[in-house]
Amino acid sequence: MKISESFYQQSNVVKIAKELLGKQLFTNVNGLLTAGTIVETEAYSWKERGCHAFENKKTKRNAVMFLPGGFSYVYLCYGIHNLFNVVTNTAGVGEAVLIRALEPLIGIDTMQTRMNTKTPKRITSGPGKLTKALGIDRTLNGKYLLDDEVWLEDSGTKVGNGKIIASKRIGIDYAGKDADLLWRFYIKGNIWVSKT
DNA sequence: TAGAGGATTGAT
DNA sequence: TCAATCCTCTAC
Repeated sequence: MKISESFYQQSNVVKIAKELLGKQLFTNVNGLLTAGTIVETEAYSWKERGCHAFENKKTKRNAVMFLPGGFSYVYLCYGIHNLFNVVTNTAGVGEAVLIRALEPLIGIDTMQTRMNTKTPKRITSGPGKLTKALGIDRTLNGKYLLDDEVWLEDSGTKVGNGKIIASKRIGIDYAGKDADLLWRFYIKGNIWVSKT
C-alpha cells in the first residue's frame, strides 16, 4: 500500500526519517520495476546548515523542497551521483529525508545490470548507489510519490525502536555544530547499511 | 561570467 | 588518500 500524503506532511522531519526505516522504495523506470526496503535515512531541515534549504532560502535547485510533503527531490552530488530525497512537511517549509541505503527486494537482476555486476552484494548500500540501481536520476526530480514512476509503500512490518540506531550525518562537516545532530538513522545489524 | 566546492564512490 | 566530474551558487 502506498504511503499517504498525510504521512509525508507531518511537521517532524526527524520522526519521519525514523519511521521510513522498514518501508519500501519502488521505481518503475523504462518499464522495469525495482524496489528495496529502506534501511538507512538522514533528516534535513531548513533550521540547520547541513540542509540545502537552510534558512528557507529557495533556489532553482532546491525549489521542490518547498512543495508540500510527498514529492521527490533528486539532485546531482559531486558531479557524479544522483541523491534521492523525500520532501516532507507543508508547502513553503524546506525539509526532506535523504534515503541512504536499501535492502534489494524486487528487480535485483535489473539492479545488477545497471550496476554492471554479477552479484547483488552491496549494490544499494549508499545514497549514490541505490539511485543508480533503481534507475533514479534528475528526470525524476519533483515527482509526486503517489504516482507510478517512483513511490514508497508501507510493508506493514514495523522496525522496533530498539533496532534503530541514531548517529551523526555523513559528509556535512561544513555545517559546524549542526553536523553533530544525531539525524542519521539505520537498522541495527543490517548488512545493507552504507559503511563509513 | 568566472571560480569554487559539494548530503559520494571506488581505486590506489 | 585521491581523482572523477559537472551542476549550482556566489561574487564580481
